[in-house]
Amino acid sequence: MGSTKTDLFSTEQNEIAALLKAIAHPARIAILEYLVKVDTCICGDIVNELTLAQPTVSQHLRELKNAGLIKGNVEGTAICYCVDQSKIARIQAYVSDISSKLDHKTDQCC
Amino acid sequence: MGSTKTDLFSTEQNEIAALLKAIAHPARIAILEYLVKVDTCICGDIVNELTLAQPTVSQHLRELKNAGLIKGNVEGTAICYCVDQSKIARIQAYVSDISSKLDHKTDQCC
DNA sequence: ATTATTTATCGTAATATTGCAATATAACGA
DNA sequence: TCGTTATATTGCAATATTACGATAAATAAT
Repeated sequence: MGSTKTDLFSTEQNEIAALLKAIAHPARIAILEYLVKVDTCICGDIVNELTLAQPTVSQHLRELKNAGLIKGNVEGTAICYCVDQSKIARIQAYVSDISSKLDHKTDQCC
Repeated sequence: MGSTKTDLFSTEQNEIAALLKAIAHPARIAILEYLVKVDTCICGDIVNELTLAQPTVSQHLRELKNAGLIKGNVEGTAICYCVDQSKIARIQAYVSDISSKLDHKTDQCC
């Protein structure tokens, strides 16, 4: 037990769950927001932005990278991270789809 | 250790992270999709839809409920669950905001 | 009242996540 | 080459999540 039974669900359900799970942590939310804010890819100061220890930040960055949400380019001694727009768009499309289907719902018992 | 350091982040960051975390599991994705699909609130057959054991489904429902994503009404011996549209809208607004900010990004090094 | 049905809770085992100190790696400049 | 800087990896402790059997609680029907 303990581990998620991914074989019981569709590929799409597992993919969306994995993407959402990668964002579903305040530190990773903060990282994404910072990457969006700076509007440039020269970003070696994410560690300074967060109050977490450097290995912890590095670990969160790796999770975002594994999920495909960010990409990283080695840029001399620093590393340039940026958000992968297509993955964000994928999440947006999914959530918008759910939301619009709820708009058309007729029954409202709750 | 082991627990998330929520005090290092803003209320909004923690709230969004909690909402996303509640959805970020294939079983809970499947539950939400089913609730959206049936377009009615008389839904006591979620357990039959998923292949998971009844206590497991009940636990996932409780997590969705705790996050405020679904509401439940006692309906005789069954319970009528439905999605809370406002919470989905909140997530949609957040993701759309990130997405649109990325659209306006000028620098594209990665 | 008794029984069947439906959902919730408890307890527990297996696994995953979070965070960090210590250490490693990699690239640059003197 | 050596030191400096930036990031990654390892190892580990604390905590959280996932899943389910057993059981409880609540209501409906007989």
